[in-house]
Amino acid sequence: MRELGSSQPTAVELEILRILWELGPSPVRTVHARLTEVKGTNYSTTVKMLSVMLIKGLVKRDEDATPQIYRAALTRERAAKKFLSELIEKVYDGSAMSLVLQALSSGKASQEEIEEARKLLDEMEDKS
Amino acid sequence: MRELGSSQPTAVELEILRILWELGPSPVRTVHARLTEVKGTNYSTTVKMLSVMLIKGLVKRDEDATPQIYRAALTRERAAKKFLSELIEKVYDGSAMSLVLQALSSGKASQEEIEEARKLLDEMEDKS
DNA sequence: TTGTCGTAGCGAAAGCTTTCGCTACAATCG
DNA sequence: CGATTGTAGCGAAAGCTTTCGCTACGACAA
Repeated sequence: MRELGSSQPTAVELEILRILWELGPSPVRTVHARLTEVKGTNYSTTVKMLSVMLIKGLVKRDEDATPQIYRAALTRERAAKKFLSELIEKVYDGSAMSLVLQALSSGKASQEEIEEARKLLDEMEDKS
Repeated sequence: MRELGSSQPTAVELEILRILWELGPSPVRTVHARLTEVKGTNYSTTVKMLSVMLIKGLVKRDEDATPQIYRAALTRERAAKKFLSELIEKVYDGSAMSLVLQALSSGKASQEEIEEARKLLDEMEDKS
């Protein structure tokens, strides 16, 4: 038995979650429209994926509405945090900062983002 | 046909990569010893996983040595970068900085690490 | 009412990952 | 030299994910 909420979304599941994060709670038809743009899969497939994800606890739905409305069970932020912890744990052996350094050195960032990061660093320094 | 080098490691594959990163190039027996500590799987399984990973290009091996020596095809750093790009792409919708902010706000960091990050920010600012 | 359309669900096929049993061969020991 | 031990490989089973065909049902128009 899988522990509740512990199941990592697979690739397709993640795509569906992204769609739900972007669009907000939506009926299958809408999710499918997005999904099929990229994947070209059948409507049935989308229904099935959502029902599997419902069982896994990755999405919830409003049964009363017609058509039924699905929404992500996790916010994007929570999911991101989870993935990040896992990434840090599994690949960076628990050192969050080495990931940060790598992200900073590899990515582009706007002036405002840099400022924001700097403030955060200041705050962290104050606390320690 | 899968594009060369594009296959993301699965959970078990990642565990094996971690072992190789930690121990350096190693014979199957050694990898297996570590793997079985956690997973309790058969020696054959480890051999098979490594041979699958060899085909996928996730590991390489020295055929001449007896026993054959396996090593990760990617450094931990490269793999980490790849995972990170994917995380940023798939979950943070391409905004590296929002990931950084989250990592910074959730984790602990040493004084030196904070300094290092600050320097990086300065450099980025200079370039833009 | 009856036919059509959108929605929902089930079961099974297809495909990938993970596992192991069985076989074979090389090296080492007595 | 056997006999035993360690190493490598193959094929197939087991298990999970992803896909779809077929069915059913409610809503709505003719």
